[in-house]
Amino acid sequence: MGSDVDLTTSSTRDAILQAALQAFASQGYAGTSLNEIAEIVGIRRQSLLHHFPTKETLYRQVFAKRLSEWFVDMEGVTSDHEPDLTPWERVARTIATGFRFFQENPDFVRMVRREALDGADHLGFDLGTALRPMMDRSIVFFSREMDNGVFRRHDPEQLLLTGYGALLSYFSDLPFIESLIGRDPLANDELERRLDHFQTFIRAALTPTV
Amino acid sequence: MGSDVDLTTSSTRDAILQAALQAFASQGYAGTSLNEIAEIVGIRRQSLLHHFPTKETLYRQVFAKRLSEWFVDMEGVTSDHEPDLTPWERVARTIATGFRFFQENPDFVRMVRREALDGADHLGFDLGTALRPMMDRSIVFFSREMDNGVFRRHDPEQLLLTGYGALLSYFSDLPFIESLIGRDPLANDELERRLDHFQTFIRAALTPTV
DNA sequence: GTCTATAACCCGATAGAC
DNA sequence: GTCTATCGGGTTATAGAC
Repeated sequence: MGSDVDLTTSSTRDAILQAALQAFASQGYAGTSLNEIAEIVGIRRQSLLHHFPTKETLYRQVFAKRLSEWFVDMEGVTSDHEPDLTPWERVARTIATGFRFFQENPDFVRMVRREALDGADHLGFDLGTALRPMMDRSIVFFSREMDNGVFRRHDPEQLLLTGYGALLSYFSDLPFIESLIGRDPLANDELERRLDHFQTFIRAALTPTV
Repeated sequence: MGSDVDLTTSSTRDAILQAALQAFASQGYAGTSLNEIAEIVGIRRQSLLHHFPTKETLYRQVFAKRLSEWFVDMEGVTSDHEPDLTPWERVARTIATGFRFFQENPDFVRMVRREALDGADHLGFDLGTALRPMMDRSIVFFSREMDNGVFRRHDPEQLLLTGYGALLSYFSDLPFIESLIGRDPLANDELERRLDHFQTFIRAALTPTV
């Protein structure tokens, strides 16, 4: 806040970032050419390289932007600033927050999946290592509540892997799922059905037997 | 049984198929060059093109081979030739069969994931459409058992999407998961832990409340 | 069945004009 | 900030010798 922003220059930059996000998400790093991105933006490839010196630089900035947004989102709901929530409310809220972010950023989800699939080469850091603290905190949470008898006992780490896979796949495999169910997975009623099922399903597995 | 096999000629072909499987799985279609595959086999790229006229032809044959094996595996366990199994035994057996196949063919799983991610371009057919009959049969099965009160009621289609995502992700995202949990996901004890959790978890969610 | 040679194309990246 | 021109390297694919 303070100085003005040069809208002309920054809009070209943003246009590049947006076009790159879409291209990298749907075609991957190797499958995307700078020519293609430049053509979408309406400039030459050499002009694109003036804004981002290398393809890898562009890729990292595209990814880093959404990743930090996602972290902020998840930190907000994971932190303890609402101490009077029940354990299940915390889980449901975390699921919903992640779900909504994925819903609004399916291209980012596909990039995450590609990173997980490739083994993180193009990126400057290891995604798994970056997410590990979040994982560890969640394990502590589930272990405690299982000890308390609030949740049914499962292997907390495996539980998180299961949730991760089930949640991410719906958004990362959009074209596949669309042809599998014959409907648009991002339609509003379809999204509500998905979120509702997922929360109900997880809750059913976590509710202790009486 | 029957005629002999020309080991010399077929072994080169098989070596190409094997090298291609590994390369396509770990680097994707666009990220893999025929030069690279030829180098692994120990021949020139032009010699490779004598066996498979185009890159796409090679890719399709690599994929089709494992896909049909997988179909045979799943048909065997899905069909009704063991009518005295309980519904849960059928589910558990299906999960275990898919799990073991994925365990022994992680490269195929990664190719499946890439196909689901890309939207099936390089392949000659649509993967989702091909799997739909299997999906529909499973929906019928779950609907019936839920009606019978044997399983807790969930949306059968969503249930299958959840299972698909959770099961596939463990094997498709191997490098990511390895750095996330800090252990080898394909180690024997790790695999048993995963299968055991997954079956227990699904069963917990499917068991009706008393 | 494998090789050399070559065609035709696309890629990322750099240098320099305006 | 965008452009043209060019470099060096990669790709798939074809033709033909052995």
